[in-house]
Amino acid sequence: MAETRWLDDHEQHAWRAYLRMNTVLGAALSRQMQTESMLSMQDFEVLVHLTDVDDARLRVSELARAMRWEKSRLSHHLSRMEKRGLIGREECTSDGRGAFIVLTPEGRAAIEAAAPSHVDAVRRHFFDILTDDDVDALTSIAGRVIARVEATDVCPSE
Amino acid sequence: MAETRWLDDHEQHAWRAYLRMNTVLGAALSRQMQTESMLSMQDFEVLVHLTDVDDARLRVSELARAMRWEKSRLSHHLSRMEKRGLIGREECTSDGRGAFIVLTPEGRAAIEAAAPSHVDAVRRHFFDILTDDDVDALTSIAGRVIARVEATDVCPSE
DNA sequence: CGAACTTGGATGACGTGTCAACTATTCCGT
DNA sequence: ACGGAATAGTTGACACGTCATCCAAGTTCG
Repeated sequence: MAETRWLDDHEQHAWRAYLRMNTVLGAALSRQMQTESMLSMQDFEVLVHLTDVDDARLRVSELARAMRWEKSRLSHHLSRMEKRGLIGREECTSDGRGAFIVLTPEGRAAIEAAAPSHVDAVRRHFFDILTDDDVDALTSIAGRVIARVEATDVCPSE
Repeated sequence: MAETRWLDDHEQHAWRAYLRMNTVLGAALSRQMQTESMLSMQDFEVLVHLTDVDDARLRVSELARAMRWEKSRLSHHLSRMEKRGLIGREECTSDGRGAFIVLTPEGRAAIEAAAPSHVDAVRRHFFDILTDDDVDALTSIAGRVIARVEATDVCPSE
């Protein structure tokens, strides 16, 4: 193994800026959603994926695949959301092992209340200060990074 | 409050790509550090900040400010790191409330072992596939986002 | 058919993050 | 000097993630 090639000042600065953007933007959006809508970003994600399908009803495994979450993570999170009445579980008649996750009226009300102010926050903190070129550049960068990471790390099927 | 202006397809795609880059890149780097060096990214961050100062010794509050971590988060994390022998705590003679955090030999060994492969991973997954223009664009974007978020959210002093 | 294997999903243990509360000092104004 | 405010740091409760494990229901194949 050759000598390590450390990051130069320029790279160091870029890398720290990127990391910091992630943390502050993520924190701002989480805080906003939590204080204004009493939902975590994870709750929101689950609800988004449920409302995305016609009958607001999905098998746990399909939800996990769509969200790219580990099944165990999803199972834990669904338990917490069920306890709060945001989603419900129903048996699957065709496969005795399976379970359906259904969006409850409370869950639907929660996401409908949360979505507008979330989008506003994303605009305020992100799109409002980016030019079209910025957006394109970022999309391109992200696409390449994602492809690279997924080519390197073993990623189950998809 | 006016009608919500939702994200159009272009924005939607950009936003999802950005989010996904964060998750996959973060996951890849964490996994790499955990499996190759038995450190979490947070452990690494703490160790980096400790080795950054001359005597590898900092007051908890200074460490918290430098890392921009909540004091409670830092306190919890330091307890776990102390249990593993990566850092130690020492009393502060000049201020009876205070505590110094010191880097142990084990801690130093851990970060020296972890740093090279971490930098390699950052290059492989990030800088190797970015042009100079990409890096500049990203740095610029991140700088603006950070400034905007910090201008909006109340941010303690600094 | 029945044993081995796979799959869907839940669970427990533990590391991590946040918030609120708490303790023990130190500081500061009168 | 003394009483209230600020500061340093810890703790506990709870939400969240990951890993390993487990169980029960399906699948495969002799």
